[in-house]
This record gives sequence, structure tokens and C-alpha cells, in this order.
Amino acid sequence: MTNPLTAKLASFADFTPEDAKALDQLCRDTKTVRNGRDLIRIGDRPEQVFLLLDGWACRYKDLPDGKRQILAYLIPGDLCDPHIFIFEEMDHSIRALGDARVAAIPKQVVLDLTERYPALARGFWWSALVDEAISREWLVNVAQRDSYTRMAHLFCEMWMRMRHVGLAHDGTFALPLTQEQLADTLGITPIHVNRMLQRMRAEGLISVGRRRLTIHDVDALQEAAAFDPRYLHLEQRTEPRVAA
Amino acid sequence: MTNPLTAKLASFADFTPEDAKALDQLCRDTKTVRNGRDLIRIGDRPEQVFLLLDGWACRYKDLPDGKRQILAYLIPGDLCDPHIFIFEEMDHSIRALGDARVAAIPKQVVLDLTERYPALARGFWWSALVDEAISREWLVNVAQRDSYTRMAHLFCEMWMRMRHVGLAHDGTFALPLTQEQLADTLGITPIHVNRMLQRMRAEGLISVGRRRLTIHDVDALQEAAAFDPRYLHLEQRTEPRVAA
DNA sequence: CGAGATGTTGAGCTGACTCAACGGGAGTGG
DNA sequence: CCACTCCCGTTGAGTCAGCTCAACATCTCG
Repeated sequence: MTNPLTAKLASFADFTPEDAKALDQLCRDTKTVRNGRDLIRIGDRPEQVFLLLDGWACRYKDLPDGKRQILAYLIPGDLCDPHIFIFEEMDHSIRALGDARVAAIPKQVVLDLTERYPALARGFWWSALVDEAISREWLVNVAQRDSYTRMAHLFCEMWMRMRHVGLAHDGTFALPLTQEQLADTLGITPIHVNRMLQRMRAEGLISVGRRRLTIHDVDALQEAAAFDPRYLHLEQRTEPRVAA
Repeated sequence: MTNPLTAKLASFADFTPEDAKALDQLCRDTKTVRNGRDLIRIGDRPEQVFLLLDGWACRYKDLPDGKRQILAYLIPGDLCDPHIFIFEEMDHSIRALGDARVAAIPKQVVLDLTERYPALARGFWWSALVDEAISREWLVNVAQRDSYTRMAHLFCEMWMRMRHVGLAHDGTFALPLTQEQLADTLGITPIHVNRMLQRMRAEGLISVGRRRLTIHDVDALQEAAAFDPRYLHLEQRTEPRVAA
């Protein structure tokens, strides 16, 4: 499984070895994006689709008054800008969190591929719908839950997503975020993030450090967050695979 | 323009009279949904796509503790459940706000149509991406703006969307919502909604009553909300039309 | 025409914010 | 390799937007 995109989509639909090969070949044109650099800025009209291969990125918007909202996290296997096939311009920006590696895939290559491999097209569609479902759940999270539960919920989600692409073992996975970025995600202040993190640590639920998060008791955290993973639509199959 | 879907999509792509006719014919199987009735419930696996023809509906989720979050408003021309082509089950519910009229379109009919009319397929895709963009902006709204600005922003958005499908003239349009529903949308209490509404009224910005909203000074309200309509991606053309 | 749903008002409470200061660690340049 | 610096995390204290609880008014619709 060289390609995280294959890993992600394989859990949704069977791919022939040929499909998988087509996916792998997308990743020839690779580039590294340094921590904090914008991959895409609001108003851009990118000519390629960027596929995140390694590291994290986020979608975000800046507000006129200097506030910032992080709209989504992108992890390996995620497409950064599937919007370019339809929209004139990007309506938000995308930034690398930690150093990241992306593949730049020309628009036309994706169009050709989806035409040739219908399973792939469905896979992309599924991926877009999952992103949308996550966005809806974030809205619920920010609008309805208190800051502690909110953060717990986010951690559960990221754990599941990372596990789904094979990047979480036990409760531990990379979480290359500052407390300020967590704050901009959850709609609270960095100071409050700090206090809630300490509370979770004190309760023995998590450990944080060196850009990694360890959840000591996943069930307990899910309980605390009233986390119901159905919105991630991952249940369709547990083991990623490529058809023999 | 008998069909609000045509009205919506026509502003995005040119349709031949034939395309438009195909769209109109979708609406043969029509049904009325009474105020407060669920069109679709979480967990359902609908076999038809529902197109809202008249009235409003909302997407929403209930939480275990009895809270509720409204995720989106659907207005005439919107598709309720494009997810069914990919997902096993609905991950949220959809409810009529006021009495509404919908067309039930069999899955297969939509698939056939999009295959035959590529402009239509692109139109649906565009519509899905706009819904996603709106969802992102709601996240920004709830996470970053205070309750007054938040409500002002929502009103600006709904005014633009209603105008886009020809249902707002001047600043007046149907807004079939209770204060409680506004509260569940904005993530504040009904009591606080009431107070913010009064403030807007006192400032001469709006009038509300009989399920209608009038914005007396659209520019002023947009200013107050720091409303930037670009996320709605409606700018592509101002006048809906069907190619001659 | 009656009753439950919706809207309005007041008063006190609290989760999260602001402001301010300090400590520690990671990267950088000399 | 060390010193410096800047970013990041931590802590404390006072404040406030929005909440809760409670009561009452009004509307809508069956």
C-alpha cells in the first residue's frame, strides 16, 4: 500500500490491481510543502489537484477582524481542492501543518482517470461526501457542545480518521497542531484549550507532546464526547484491501 | 420558469430548451409535506431523490441530551438527499418548515438524466459544492461571530439565496422559522434570539412577522454581518435564463 | 373557543474571554 | 556549540456574553 489514497478508497470500493496502479501513478509529480506554507490561497484558480501524501494540512478562512477559522483537517490520502472542477475560484485557503508532501495532479488527468475507472469516480464522490458529513458534524460540535466535550470529540474523530488510513496504532497518532490552531478549530481561545487539555491529562484520558497525541482509553473518551462515528461512513468495511 | 430547480441551475450553466424540459418532467410525482413532518429520518435509505418545489425544509441532527442542531436550510430548487447515490444511510434528518411541496424522483431517473445531459450533471455537482461551501461558512459563523452578527449573517445569506431563485423582492422574503429554530441554527438560546431580533428591529434594520422577514437596508445589514457573498458562488451570472 | 406552542421580559449565574506575566523549548545564526 | 530569540505553553485574576430559571402574554390552529 504505497499510496494513502488507495488505502482510503480501498475501504470503500474494490479496486482491481489495474485501478490501484492507476492511482499510484498519480504520484509521480511530488513536492514538499514546509510547515505553515499555504498550498492554496483563497481566490486562487489552481490548475492541478493536490493530493496529500504525507503530513497534515488544513482548510481555513481568515476574517476581516483578524480571527481565523480552521474548517477541516486534511490527512494523507485527502484531496485538497476537488472544487476546481466546478468553481471559478477557491473560497478558502489551505495550509501545511508541519512539513507535508503532496502530489500535484493535472486536472485533465483526474478527469480521464475517473472516466476510465468508474470505481475511482465513485471513490472520489464518496470522499467528497464524507468531507461534507464531517463539516456538518463540526458544526454540531461547535454549536452545541461545551469546549471540553468539543475537544474530546475532535480527538475521537481524528483518531478514527488516522486509523482508517493506517496511521494510528493503539491510541497514538501524529497531531501536528499548536494549541492556537486547536483554538481556531474549536472556536475557543488558546488559553482555554490549554486548560481543557490539562484537565484531560489530569483525568488520565490523554497524553500530548512532541506533536503526538495518545488516547489512553478510547472508549472513555468516546463516552465523554458522546462520539458516534457513523457520520464518518467508514463502517462499510473494516480492512482496506485491493482485490486479488 | 415553472421549475425552481431550473431557475437555480440556469444561473450556473446554459440549458437547451430540451434540458429544461427534462428538468420539468422530473416533477410529475409531487407530494405535500405538512409543517414539522420529517421528509427523511436519520438512518433511512430512501429510494428517491426529493426535490423541494415549494416551501422550506431543514437538515438537522438531534443529540443524545435533547439538543438539536439545524445544519442547513433547503429552499425551492434544492435537492434533499443527493447522498443516497453513495451512502448506505442518511446521517441526518430532513424536516419541513411550514407546509412544503416536493417531487420524488427515482434514483435511476436522476442517473439516466445526468448521463444524457452533462450540463445537468455539472449543475448538480455545482449545487452540491455550494451546499458544502455554505456549511463551511456556517461553521465560521457559529465558531467566530457573536450572536448578533451571526444572525445578521444568516439573514443576509437567506436573502441572497431566496433572491437567486426569484423568491425575494426588495428585502422581503418568506422565513418560516420559529425563534426556537433560529436558536437551533445559530447555537444560541431562543431567549437570546428574541433579544437580538428586538435589537435589530429597534435599530430599524429589519421587520419580522407572519413568517416573513423584511430587511430594510440590505447594505447596512451586510456591513453589520461582515457578509461576503463570494462563498455562495452565485456571481457567475446575475440573471437566470434558459438558452433561446 | 380552548390549549398548546410561540414570543416576551426580568434577574441572577457561569463558561469562556481578556489582559497580563512568565517559563521552556526549538530553531537559528554567529 | 553556544547564545539568543521567538514561538509556544502555562498560570492567575477579573469581566462579560450568553445561559438558566421563571413568569406571563399572545398567537395559531385544531
